[in-house]
Amino acid sequence: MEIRTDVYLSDCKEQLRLLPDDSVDLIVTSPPYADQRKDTYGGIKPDTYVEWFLPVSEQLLRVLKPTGTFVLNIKEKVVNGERSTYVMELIIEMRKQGWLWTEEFIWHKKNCFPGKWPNRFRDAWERLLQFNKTKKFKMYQNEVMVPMGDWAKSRLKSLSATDKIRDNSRVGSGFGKNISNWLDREKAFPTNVLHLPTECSNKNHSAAFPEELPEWFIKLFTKEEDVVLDPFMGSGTTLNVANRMRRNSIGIDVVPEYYEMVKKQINSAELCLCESRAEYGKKVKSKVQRV
Amino acid sequence: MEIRTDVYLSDCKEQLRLLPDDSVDLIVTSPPYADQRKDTYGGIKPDTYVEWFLPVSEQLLRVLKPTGTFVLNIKEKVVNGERSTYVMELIIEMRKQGWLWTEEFIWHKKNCFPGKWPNRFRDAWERLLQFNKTKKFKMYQNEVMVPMGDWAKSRLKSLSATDKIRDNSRVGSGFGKNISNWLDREKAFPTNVLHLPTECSNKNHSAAFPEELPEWFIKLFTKEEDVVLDPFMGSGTTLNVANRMRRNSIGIDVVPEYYEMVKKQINSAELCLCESRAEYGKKVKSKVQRV
DNA sequence: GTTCCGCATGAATCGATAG
DNA sequence: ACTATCGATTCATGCGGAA
Repeated sequence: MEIRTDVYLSDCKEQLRLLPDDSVDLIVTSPPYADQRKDTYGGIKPDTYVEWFLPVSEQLLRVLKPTGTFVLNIKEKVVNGERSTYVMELIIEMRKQGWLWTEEFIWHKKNCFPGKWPNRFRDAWERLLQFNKTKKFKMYQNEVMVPMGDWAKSRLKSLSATDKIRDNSRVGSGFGKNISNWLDREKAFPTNVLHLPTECSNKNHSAAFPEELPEWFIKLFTKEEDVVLDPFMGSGTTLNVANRMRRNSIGIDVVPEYYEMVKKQINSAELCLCESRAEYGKKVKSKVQRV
Repeated sequence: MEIRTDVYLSDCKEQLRLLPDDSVDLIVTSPPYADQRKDTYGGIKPDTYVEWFLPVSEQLLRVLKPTGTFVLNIKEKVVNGERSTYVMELIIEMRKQGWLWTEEFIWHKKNCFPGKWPNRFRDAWERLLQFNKTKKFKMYQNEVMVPMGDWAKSRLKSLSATDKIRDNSRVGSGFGKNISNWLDREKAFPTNVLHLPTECSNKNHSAAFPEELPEWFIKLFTKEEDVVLDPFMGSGTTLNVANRMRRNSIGIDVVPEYYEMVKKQINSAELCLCESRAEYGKKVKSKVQRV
């Protein structure tokens, strides 16, 4: 079956209205952060950020399949020496819209921006908020397993009986029971902390996230021929990865330069469609690191 | 000057009223999480957590010095497949009380316990919310510097031309400024992500945090003979560390067993007061790791 | 072909200065 | 007084050229 990549030059709030209900398996996006990227997106003020975003999330809720997932990459900026609360407010308001706030992943940025200030350290992390429409969303956990480091093996082997009992009681029912199962495993499930460097090289986009980020979530929440949507596609990282991984994708951006750039990439990618399906795995090698 | 450690068996909401205004330099605490540890604290329900905590934070705001800092270790639990929003709501309500939400540190729990659920991965991080009373709080950044990454070795052999240019770009100020800043530097400032293992030693407290956690914040926000407060002291980790680091400390807990345990530890520590001040550094060695 | 090494740059933030 | 602009600060990464 052929894999489609649809790209639109439009305000996503409007363009999304044209998509049918319950038609998208995964939304991965990184909207412009408040007051950032003024030159391209006009810079949304922190105090109007929530009202700016809610009409978009309302449409996203409509187009997402009941089994689908929405991953929102965002981080609040510092205003007047304080972290802004618009992300907190956004989570609360999106729940009122009907979203379920399932989880918050952490993107630990090892090579965060340098700088020194008297009252704070460098900001080395961003939020990856997972929202769902229902509790019965699809999750393919086996697709993102990571090699178990030696430290983990040794730690697990050295667990004492009392360790097991205490940790079991700490967390509740049936948590410590499965420990012995883990001792033989070569691979482990990851945690909700992702270690990835930011993309520094020139993508003609100041805020492109590393390919490993959408890749990880695409593996985790979709299978081949599913539909991936990025309503703020920017330089098109999400779409490119989705395309390589044989997922259909839809991208929207209001900036003509990004639209043209992504168009060009997609066209050249389609010329290479002779590549066998099995090949993509070699190119999309995971760099998510275990620490 | 003698270092004091005051321990109270009491509900902290009441006991805090007896402390004078503007008398504490640092508050580090990990309150009972919502609906967990029912046996010991009676289990606060997630939907009443905010109203339960606000009277406490109101008193904390009163007793904290204007230059002081409040570090709150907290993580929302999963209720009905969703992350609860009480931490979000708490941040918003505490700001209404007059707190400044300065920063959110991430405690990345390196060796978090294995486990498997169908719809989520292991939770490997917790929030460390930094609140302040004013923007002019004290922060001793040099106390928590970490070794630089390996890249520095090669980089510092020869400074690049652009580095010199960028350093010299300031108009009219001293020629060459501080190239030596780089040459002498073996340490870098940390970020707002802390990599610490979870506590494994046998504390009789169900949610003891590792000593490195309060230690890091005590180094960062206080100096010797300052006052550290933990209104939910539990097994007394914060107090023990403060004591060793020659900070005065105040601990409160409503559970008699914890009170007795901490009392005993403090007494035996005081018997060792003959130890020279210079010695404590050897015992309180940092384990905060660089990744 | 590897490995090594130099180099630009990035969703930043603060404080001072200017309008 | 309140907002807008600007300079200074700083570290890990990936790329490309060189050995």
